[in-house]
Amino acid sequence: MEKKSTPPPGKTKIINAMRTLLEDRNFSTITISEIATTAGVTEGLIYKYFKDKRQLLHHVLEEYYAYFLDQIDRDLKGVSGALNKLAKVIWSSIDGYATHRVFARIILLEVRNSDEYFQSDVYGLVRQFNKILLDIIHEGIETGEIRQDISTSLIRHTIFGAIEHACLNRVLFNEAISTDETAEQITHLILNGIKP
Amino acid sequence: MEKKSTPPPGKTKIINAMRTLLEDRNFSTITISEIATTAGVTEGLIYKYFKDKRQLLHHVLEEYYAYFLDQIDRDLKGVSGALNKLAKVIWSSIDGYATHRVFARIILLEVRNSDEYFQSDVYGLVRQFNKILLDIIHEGIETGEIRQDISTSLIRHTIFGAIEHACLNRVLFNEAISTDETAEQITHLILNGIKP
DNA sequence: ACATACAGGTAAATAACATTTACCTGAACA
DNA sequence: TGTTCAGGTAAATGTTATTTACCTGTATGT
Repeated sequence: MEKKSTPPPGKTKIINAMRTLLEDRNFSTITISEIATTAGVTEGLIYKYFKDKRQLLHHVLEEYYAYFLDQIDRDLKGVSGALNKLAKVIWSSIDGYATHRVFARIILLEVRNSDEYFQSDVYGLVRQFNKILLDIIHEGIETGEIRQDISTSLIRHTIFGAIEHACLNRVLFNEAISTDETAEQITHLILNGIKP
Repeated sequence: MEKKSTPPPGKTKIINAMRTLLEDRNFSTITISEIATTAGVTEGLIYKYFKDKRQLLHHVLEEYYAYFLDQIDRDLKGVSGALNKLAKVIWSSIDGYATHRVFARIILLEVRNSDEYFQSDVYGLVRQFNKILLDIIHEGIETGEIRQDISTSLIRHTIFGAIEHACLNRVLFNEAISTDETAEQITHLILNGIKP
């Protein structure tokens, strides 16, 4: 109950400003002064709530990611069988990126090039998601739904890689992609390979 | 013959300094002053040869990428059959990233978050590589080696995504990459899928 | 032989930021 | 009723990137 007492309006405005600016600009070109102006607060206030510009970015990502994880949990409810779960996770991920372009931008392009990210709270959430996928793969191997001769981490890399690369182009070049179709094709490729 | 006349020593030193610094630091934390000191030149000279810090980064990447493309061309010589070529491209890419960690760092983490990159000369080289892969996929579909019901660009995304994601973790966490094993498993997964 | 252009380079000034500091205000509360 | 403290401001200070003005040797055309 203690943590939930609504955050001060200034803080909320700052977070929203950052999100807005990230809609069409990349992190490194956004200045503190712009954030302050957009939020309608002074520059100093930003440093009341965030250690620096990067930590603000991480916070914005954290809000997205918490929501994303909730959706994943929800989407997996009632789904049984490792392959079915895999298909669902693929769909949910693509849907998450497709629905929230700023979220996709941040995680695919803006955070991984700094060391602080890997120490941050939000990276803890990312690890949670990794674990979800890894657990599904292990389950699949145990039930015999997934072959044993490919390393589990490589399977994970391939799944994430496919999803991220497909969504990346969409983020970069503003291409529209159909979540359903993309998810279906990636799932199909991962499950069956490209041989006829 | 005009372009090849050895570049001025200062320029070379600057490029090498940037490369050296990127070995264990990320782009945004490297300062112009550090680059100058490491290179043993003054800060001003950097701006004689490069428009700004980012363009220097792009230039470093360009040198790596030109070499990388040469290797790919060489590696593909004498290989026939779309699937064999695909396997070779996968192996060569992983080898390229594994052998040149700085190259991997730059292309996977440091350039894609800026608009200038996509206008740069080096991005032209990246497109060339994309085309090589796409051509192989098309060839495979024509010869019947590759199924037709998955979009070619999605196949490309999955291949690149798998390679990049697998190498990324190794770049980030300094893990050693077994090129042969990683390449073999990715190839296997892409060709046959994960079903037993 | 001589001005001169110019590549290669330096040093110091300036501009563009991020970050810190000192302070103000009103409401809760002991 | 005086005090504390969250929420906020305005201006100073650091840090870096970038620009500017200049220096020096050497090749080059006349």
